[in-house]
Amino acid sequence: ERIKHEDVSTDRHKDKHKEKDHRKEEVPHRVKTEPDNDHFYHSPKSLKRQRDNDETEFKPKKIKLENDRVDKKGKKRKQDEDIKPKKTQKNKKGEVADGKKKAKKEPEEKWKWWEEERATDGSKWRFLEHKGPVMAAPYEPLPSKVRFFYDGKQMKLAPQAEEVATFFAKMLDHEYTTKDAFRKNFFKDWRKEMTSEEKSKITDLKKCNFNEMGEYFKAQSEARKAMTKDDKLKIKVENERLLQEYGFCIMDNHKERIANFRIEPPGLFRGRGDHPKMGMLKRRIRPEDIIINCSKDSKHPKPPPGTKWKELRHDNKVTWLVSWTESIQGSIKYIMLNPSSRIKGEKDWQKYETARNLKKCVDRLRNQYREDWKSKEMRIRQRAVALYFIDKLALRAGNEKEEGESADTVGCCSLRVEHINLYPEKDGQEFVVEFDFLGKDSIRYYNKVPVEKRVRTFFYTSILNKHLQELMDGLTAKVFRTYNASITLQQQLKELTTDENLPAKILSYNRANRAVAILCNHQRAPPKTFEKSMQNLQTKIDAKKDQLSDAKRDVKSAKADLKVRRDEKSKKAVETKKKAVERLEEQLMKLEVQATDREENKQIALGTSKLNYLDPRISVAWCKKWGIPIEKIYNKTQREKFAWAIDMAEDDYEF
DNA sequence: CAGAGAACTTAGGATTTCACAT
DNA sequence: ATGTGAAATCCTAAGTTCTCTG
Repeated sequence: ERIKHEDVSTDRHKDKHKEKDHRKEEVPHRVKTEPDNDHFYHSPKSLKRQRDNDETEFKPKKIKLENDRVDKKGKKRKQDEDIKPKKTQKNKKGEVADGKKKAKKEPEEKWKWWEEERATDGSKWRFLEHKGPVMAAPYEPLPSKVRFFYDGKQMKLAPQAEEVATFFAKMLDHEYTTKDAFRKNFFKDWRKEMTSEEKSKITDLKKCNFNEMGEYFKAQSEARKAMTKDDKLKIKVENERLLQEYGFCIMDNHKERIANFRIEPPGLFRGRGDHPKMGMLKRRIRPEDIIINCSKDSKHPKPPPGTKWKELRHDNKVTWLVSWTESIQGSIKYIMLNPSSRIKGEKDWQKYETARNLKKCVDRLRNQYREDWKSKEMRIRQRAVALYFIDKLALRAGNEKEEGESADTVGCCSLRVEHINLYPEKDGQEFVVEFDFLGKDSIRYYNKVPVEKRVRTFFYTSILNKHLQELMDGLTAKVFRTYNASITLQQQLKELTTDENLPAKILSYNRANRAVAILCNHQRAPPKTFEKSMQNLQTKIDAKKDQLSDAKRDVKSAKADLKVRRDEKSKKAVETKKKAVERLEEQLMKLEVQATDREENKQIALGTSKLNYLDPRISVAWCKKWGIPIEKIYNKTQREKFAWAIDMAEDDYEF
């Protein structure tokens, strides 16, 4: 049962926890009049994040900021300039027309698209040319020495069925292949690929022996690893050639990198979590399945000889170059541009500007939803509670999903009774809500959080988003995640960064990043090698400590020497030894910081928030402020993605 | 004007590459 | 040179939001 009507959950729950007097208390019962800022956000796991920057401080600050802006106007204020009125900007530049087929060969050193006007008519591009996708390599039948057995007897499979069998064989030592659903789905789809003869013989998966196939592929991958340098180089060169040929497109006079220019190869579907479709055959995509999107006046990509595209389209209202319909869910897959591209970058920039707009009105919204808790209309109350959790806990919206089509996961608006427990009192706190559910990618969300009211209800995302849109232009549920993530990073950096050495600062940054990852529940499986790598690090640390104490002893004896001899040489020796101690101390410190960082990061994934939720300008400003090379924070790919931010943010950037 | 389908962002794990120690 | 572990990159699934259509 879904929690969409207030009564259900609470009533049951109340019985369980036999409270009586709160019972009638149907609407918000504020624990505090003031929002409890100390733990306004409530991260899953234990990390606590203080908010120094609460409302009381916030308002004056805002005013000050306003003044700052005025003062700086004219000097430099690029960074505060927002993208916003996309609609109001006019193309005054008289842009060079599109049709220029031959855009410059080289992506003329670092194009600063963020300094250009943006289209105002909803079109995504004016000119688009590309070479189409790279098709998956055709199936190569197994050498005849590799046999398949059915019910103990060798059996030669026709290529169609054989190919699908190899998909299974390649996964033999994965636990997937032991799962019922996986086997059932696989077998069903496999049989569809069989000749009628094969179909009549092969009726039981348990009687299939794929071992020789499995061994063969293992041997192959061993062989690949053992290839000579030369052969490896050849492959590398070939990949590079493919990248050069297919990995770029020309969009509006600029050569841009394509994200995924290869068609997904066929294989067995591996969903995440308990996916009802695991094991199904993801079929091979043929040119006849593929829709190409490009400019009418561009050089159109050619389908492989003897084939045709499904369709050639010229739609500049969309950003994709290639699409096809995938065979598992029937959803559409796309080939699109790299994050470093203008088209992605602009959108990303805009996302953060929307989040900054939210910052301006978040107080109002928070007050409003607190008010709405008291509404006599159930829907309003539901909406307000949903929004409260989305804001406070950075939950995802939680759209409807069709049952049985995918793993059973939920978000804020699709939570069901079984996902929460309500405690009128727990550990000395009133109104504690315990969340325990599987979210996106079947990652568990577990959190216990004291709330300001008795909670009961949830809501539909479409209605919620409609409401949000009325509150602020461009506001949707996910903007809260972006906003809370970014503002948290900014606050945490302010709070944690100390004037210490570089490694300590980096640790502070990672800790701030970690606070966000915890808020957003970005988890990872601890690396398989985690324990070992911690041990290795510890060994290094111990070794370093030994070296250090040796070095210190050396200093002592050198000093003693100096006392006796009192000559220049001894003096020098003392200095040298002291230097050595310092060096070792620094190395030791680095190692220890590294160990701390790694330990704290055991099950936390920083990448997702860094890439998708944190306004990069905050990080850039922080680097500038503390004299930290940006390379310490962003690797090459990340620097490409965030080139706009790196170029425009100054050290005083305020999210 | 709701619901379905299309478009686009976000996500963790697998695979590959790289840097460094031996 | 080679092996090893960490970092980078790839892969594509799984979300959210937007848009179109009956």
